[in-house]
Amino acid sequence: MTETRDDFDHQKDTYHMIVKTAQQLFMDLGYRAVSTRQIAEKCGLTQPALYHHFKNKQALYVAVNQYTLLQTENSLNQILSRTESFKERLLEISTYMMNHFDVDLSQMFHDIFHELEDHHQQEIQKGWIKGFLMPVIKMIEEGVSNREIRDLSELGTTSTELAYMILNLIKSTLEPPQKISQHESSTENLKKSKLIIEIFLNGIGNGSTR
Amino acid sequence: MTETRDDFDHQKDTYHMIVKTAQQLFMDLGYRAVSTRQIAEKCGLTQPALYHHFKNKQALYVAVNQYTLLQTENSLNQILSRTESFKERLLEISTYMMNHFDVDLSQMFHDIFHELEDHHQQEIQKGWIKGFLMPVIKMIEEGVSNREIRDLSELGTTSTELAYMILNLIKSTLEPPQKISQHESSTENLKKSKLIIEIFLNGIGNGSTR
DNA sequence: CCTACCGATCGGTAGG
DNA sequence: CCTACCGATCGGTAGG
Repeated sequence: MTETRDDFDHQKDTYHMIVKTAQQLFMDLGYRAVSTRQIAEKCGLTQPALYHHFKNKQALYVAVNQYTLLQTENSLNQILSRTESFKERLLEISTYMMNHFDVDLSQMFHDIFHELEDHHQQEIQKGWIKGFLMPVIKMIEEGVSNREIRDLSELGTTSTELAYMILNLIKSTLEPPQKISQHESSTENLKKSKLIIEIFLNGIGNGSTR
Repeated sequence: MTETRDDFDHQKDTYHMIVKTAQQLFMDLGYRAVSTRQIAEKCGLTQPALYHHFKNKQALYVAVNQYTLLQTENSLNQILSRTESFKERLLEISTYMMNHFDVDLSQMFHDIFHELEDHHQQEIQKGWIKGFLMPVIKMIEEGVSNREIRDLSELGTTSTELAYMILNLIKSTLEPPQKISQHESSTENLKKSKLIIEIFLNGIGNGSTR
């Protein structure tokens, strides 16, 4: 009976390994650029073995997304429960995002809307709103009630729209070509996060029009 | 002799048609997702005919990029010569970018760095800096000397870094899912541009820390 | 989880 | 600019 147990655990491990391997490849190179053979080889498997764990390539991509979304949701909610002020929270969220999503969150979204069937799209979009967007929206709304940030109707915007803007700024696609020292990127990310926050809170204008 | 002339013009037309068709397809779907057969069919040609005008798929992609870069550089420089204040210029650049690059500037950059050979990458990157980035950098630096925006060293940043930030914010990858009325998008873009400028100049903070 | 294999599609070439 | 065609690679299946 222990053998059945071991088999079960081993299958779970393989499943998890495939998801993590595919996550890295898909996020680096994009859905189409990654072949099922490439994923299998990195896992030490043959390509048809993948189809024992996943119905097809799309199903694997969906699993990768769900895994990523769950990871992020937990981390962001932890940050929100741990820190208090809008400024501190934004700093932690910003550095978290920069450290965990190297370059290409945008690649992920392009793939979702171009490679997946409708019902998968909607499912993932719901997960994305829950995992990424809602924590940021919540943070903004609490910032408003704390009087840390301006009244949004006065700005002519909503917490949702602002959340998208913040996520976009944090997850910049276009980066200055400086990637020389890859190891200092953690301190670089902190510095960049602080700049983003400063601009988001106070702007770059010299204040004479305000 | 008129026949030679006609042939020449016709070839030029075909070349241009291929570039414009490929531009649309590549920017919508990405480099890998677009097949040479797809491009040819939209042009009313057979696939091997493309190889009369371009050495291979990569060369066509490079031509598409050069065409796009030239278009943009001309438009941005025209805006800079026509308007005066930082605020006005930023508004016009923002709306121009939003109106001309529907969704996927980020897709383009991903493809450039993942699908092209090194020497093509460098060539396009140079063109991109010249066409997109330099106009924005110039605008920022004139904004500083006009005292319209804060001293950059006080902010701990540079005009280049700020230019990247502005372009990222304008060319947001993540958008609220609202694309219901596609025809009002022009006024929507103007509204969104104004919001971006307001936040970029004055921030969302309530000003008590300033 | 493997070997063996499939139909489809891809970028690209030959030759006219 | 066409027809005809190539080798490579893809996602996926059969059968064990």
